[in-house]
Amino acid sequence: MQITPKKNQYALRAILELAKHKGKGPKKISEIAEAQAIPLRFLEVILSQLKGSGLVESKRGFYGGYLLTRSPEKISVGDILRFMDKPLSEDHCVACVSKTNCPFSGNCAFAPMWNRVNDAIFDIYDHTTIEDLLKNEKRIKRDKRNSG
Amino acid sequence: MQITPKKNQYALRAILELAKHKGKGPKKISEIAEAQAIPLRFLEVILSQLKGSGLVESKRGFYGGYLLTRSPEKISVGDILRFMDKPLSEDHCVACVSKTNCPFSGNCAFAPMWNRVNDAIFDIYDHTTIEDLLKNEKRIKRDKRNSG
DNA sequence: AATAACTCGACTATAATAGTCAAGAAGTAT
DNA sequence: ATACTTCTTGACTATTATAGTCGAGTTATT
Repeated sequence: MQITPKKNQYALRAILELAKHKGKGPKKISEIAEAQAIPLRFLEVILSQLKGSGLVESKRGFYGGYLLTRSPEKISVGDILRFMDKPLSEDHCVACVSKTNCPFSGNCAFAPMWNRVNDAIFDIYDHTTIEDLLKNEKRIKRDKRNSG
Repeated sequence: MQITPKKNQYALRAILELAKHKGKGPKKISEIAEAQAIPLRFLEVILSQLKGSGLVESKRGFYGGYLLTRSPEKISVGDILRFMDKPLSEDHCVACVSKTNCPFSGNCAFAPMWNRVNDAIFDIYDHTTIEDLLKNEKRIKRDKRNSG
């Protein structure tokens, strides 16, 4: 079972890539796509969607591309994933998505557990910043150099 | 986004239903299906699969049906969900399922987060027993009686 | 023997996700 | 100006995972 769809993972990776590039102006979709192994056309869709979150902005033309609007330590994984999952209607069961159709709506023995799970997941997402992920990456590279 | 597939939720509900029936002999698939709003034919598949876990056993014939093999406080949600997700190969990335295909295998900045999320989820699953869920259900019914 | 259950494996349907495409608009360079 | 490079938009298609179905068979009870 996948924890989160591929699209969301691509969104995270794209933003991580922009974070690496912070301060060097816009970064082209094509470069992000290559660096993070994301299908170009699909990434266009995703970044375009991400603009709606206000986390990124775009610039057209020759030196165009995408940029972050805030610094990496002010963007959490939760910010990104919450936005990506937005289109789903509010007021739905965490587990089964549908609230109206659920035959156990309002008296579901599982609801407290699903809610605790959901909270636990987002607690981690909300406390993980893009800056944290950048540090992970640096640490991994350092470890590689020192061992291999 | 669904936390766990519907099939898994049905498995949990089926076992919850068997737990309610504990001590009264086998319970028919058709009764479980009705009580928990699960499509009959699909439930047949699920229960048949669950036999492989050793958590339930079946009896055929007129007074046949399914029974639990242990008492509800000795069955955790984790036991059930871990079994249901079994067929997936070991040694795979928690987030993207594929290990071999992942271009970031071994140097993924996200891996620690995905692992923490996965651990957090299963920590909850492993500490929630069927008995706990039965108590939830009783509490809900009691609350309903007292208020409505 | 009749009937009510589970059993098994293959089959189909549906929906969600993943991914693609083409034509256009905006900015940069020469 | 104009050619070129980039993002923009929205509709389209493909693929896969999940959900669900079916029929013929076996076992046990009455």
